[in-house]
Amino acid sequence: MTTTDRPTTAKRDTYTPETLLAVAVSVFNERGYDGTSMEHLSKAAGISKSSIYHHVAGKEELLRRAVSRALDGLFAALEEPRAQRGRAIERVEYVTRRTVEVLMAELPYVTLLLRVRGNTQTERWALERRREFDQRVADLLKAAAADGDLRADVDIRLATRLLFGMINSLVEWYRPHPDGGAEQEQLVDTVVRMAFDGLRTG
Amino acid sequence: MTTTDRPTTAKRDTYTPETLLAVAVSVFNERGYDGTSMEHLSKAAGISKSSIYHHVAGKEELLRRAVSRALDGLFAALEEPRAQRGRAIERVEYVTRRTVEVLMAELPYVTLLLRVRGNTQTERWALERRREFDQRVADLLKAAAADGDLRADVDIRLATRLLFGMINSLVEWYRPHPDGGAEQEQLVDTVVRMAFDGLRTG
DNA sequence: GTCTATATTACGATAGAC
DNA sequence: GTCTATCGTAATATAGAC
Repeated sequence: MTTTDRPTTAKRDTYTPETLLAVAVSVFNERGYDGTSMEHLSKAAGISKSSIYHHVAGKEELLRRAVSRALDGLFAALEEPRAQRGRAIERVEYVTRRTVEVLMAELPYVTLLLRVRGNTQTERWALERRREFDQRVADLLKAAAADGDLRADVDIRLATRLLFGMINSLVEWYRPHPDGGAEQEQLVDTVVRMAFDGLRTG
Repeated sequence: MTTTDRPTTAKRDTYTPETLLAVAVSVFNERGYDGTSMEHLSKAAGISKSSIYHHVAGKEELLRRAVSRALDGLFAALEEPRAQRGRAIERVEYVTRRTVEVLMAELPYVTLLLRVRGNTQTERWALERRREFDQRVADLLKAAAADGDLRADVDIRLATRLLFGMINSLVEWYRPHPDGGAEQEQLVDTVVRMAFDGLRTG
């Protein structure tokens, strides 16, 4: 069950870039990326600073891995079949739902992504990809508006921003419960309902 | 018109804690508080690092002054007469409107407040006062729900969080235009409408 | 009020032993 | 893979001249 009883290579109970990442992201989210030193990470991981450099090239690589994971999840939602065909309003609603689900499933990684400021190259790259994602959703909303399925008195760009503002704010307080699957789905329902009962025609 | 032609004390065109604060907050918001060094502030203000220490005790005092200003504005909204009397749903709507207006009027200060993490004493104090404000609004929503003016299928605590999530997300993209008063009011209208058309009964 | 110079500490990252 | 020791840099803050 653990990593110790593997078939061929008797893997030891040590850090991999993956497991170290989980620790690092947790600290990044608590203290902020810039507010986290390698010393902080070292303490949290229970190994020395220099040992961290054995697994990853440095602090920025940890950030890159984390935001990549978040972005991969979000873009995957856009690529799903149900986000590709059907009426635009239904595609928007589906992408909204899946975005919230990805946010919940990859909470620490998405949290970090949403707090990136742009001081390093990695952060600027992350911001660019985020804008790309937002634009794709904005295009979907635009199509739904063209179909007459969105109320006409709200600017599409503004509606997109408020929609994302509401969704993204979940990272500020949502904490997953063990075996809280039903609870999670109910939360997703509420978010989608709150968003679209204020957006949809009729 | 400028500070040079004052009646008694011929004030020189130099920094005060107030004017220096505006510069500092701007940099804090661009780079993040932890990502901003006194050197950054020095360059942005056009004076040396040590000159900054002549005006303020240090970096943290600038943060304290900034978040205080934001919090003062927000709490003032709760103290206004229209937030004190009348039907709860109307008080909620008024406070929502005023909160958005304060956010716009004090944008850089509120932005900084909303990004505080809790690494220093000042930050923890700010987080505590923010929670206090959120609680006051949540109480208003609770009263409105007791009056039957909010839809019953949404948890009050969740609704409060989503409402603030939407409002607070404005700091991520809203930028005031000179003489854009009408535009601002239209934005406030949209935010309030989007929030309550998804919340209000009927 | 502003400056240069500097004290002191913290940071990211590396060297090299085990 | 992990450690201790350390390098070079950048950080906050102070001293003291003008």
